[in-house]
Amino acid sequence: MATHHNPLKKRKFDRIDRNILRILQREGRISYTELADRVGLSTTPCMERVKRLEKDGVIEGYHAHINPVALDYNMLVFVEISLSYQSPDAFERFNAAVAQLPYILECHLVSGDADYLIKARISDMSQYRELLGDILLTLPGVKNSKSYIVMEEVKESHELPINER
Amino acid sequence: MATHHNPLKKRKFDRIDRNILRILQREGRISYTELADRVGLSTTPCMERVKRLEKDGVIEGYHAHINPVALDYNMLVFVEISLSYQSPDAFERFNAAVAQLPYILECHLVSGDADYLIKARISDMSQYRELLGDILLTLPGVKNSKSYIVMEEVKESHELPINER
DNA sequence: AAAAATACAAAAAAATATTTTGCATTTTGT
DNA sequence: ACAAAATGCAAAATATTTTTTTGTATTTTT
Repeated sequence: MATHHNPLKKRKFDRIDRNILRILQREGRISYTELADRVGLSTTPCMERVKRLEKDGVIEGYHAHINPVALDYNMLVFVEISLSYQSPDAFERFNAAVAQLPYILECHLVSGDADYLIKARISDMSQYRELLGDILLTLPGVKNSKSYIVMEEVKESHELPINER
Repeated sequence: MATHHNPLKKRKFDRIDRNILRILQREGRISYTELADRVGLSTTPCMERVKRLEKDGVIEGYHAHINPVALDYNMLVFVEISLSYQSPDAFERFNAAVAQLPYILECHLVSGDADYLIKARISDMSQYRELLGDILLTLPGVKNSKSYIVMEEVKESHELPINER
């Protein structure tokens, strides 16, 4: 099984590989027998292909997709953060802090004014204040932060489009 | 197997359920025997719990996590869209359009000036222009759009934090 | 053109998933 | 409080899948 951070080997995929990836993206717990059937192989070469895709870092893992509301994560919020200056270790400290905060699901360094964009799932307003507090405490050079509170999730997908060939 | 859109039943989870969810979130293809072992049950009740979590809409599915770069999705971009007005069907048309564009992974209606925030994975600048074109063509009332091109992905996680109990 | 590597399938062995059975505990209705 | 029903669990039996082994055809390399 692929754990994490395998060195990505760029290779060209044939139609079968693409089918495998497309199916596993949707049905991560499908059996190899069924998968093999669907892509028109016997189980052995099918499994070999999957194992190779894992080893090559193409498939990085498998995850159950849990309904956030079931766990009381009722709020989705994006926070845009501008830094007024960057001290040499600001970036390091920021990364470390972000890694520590599990409700921060994504954090990206974006172009423009060297800003960060954060995505967080939280349960309520009090945790939202906590989030902002964490951000402001951890980052000394925060110029300002702008929050986008999600009113409606129009689309949420983790499926990369994969062409037939 | 849980397909999609099961009616979510809110229940309280015990320690075992939480362990199951935590493990399946990280290792979506773990066997029931191993999972049962880890949470301290025999396979039968363990599988029953998983099946129930699926049926209750807590687990919405299982997905292979594919490295975007392996599929040549080298760009991650967020686009913020402000609408100058909302015609009655603008929302409908927008949703339909978003559903049609597979490289738009997320789209959220956010608070503030009734804006949208879109997350898209694309391969290059030409596809970025295509994306902007699609957005502007589909949405008649777009006041302006602001793009955040991701320079570095500091954190990308899909794991909701789940407390021990 | 031979040797090595690759891709596949079929069959066998090992492991896992699933069903069945039964017991103990908890919950529900009276 | 008591019986009936429901729930949660484990053990065993069965069905299915995973994984290994073996062999063959095709492609690639030397």
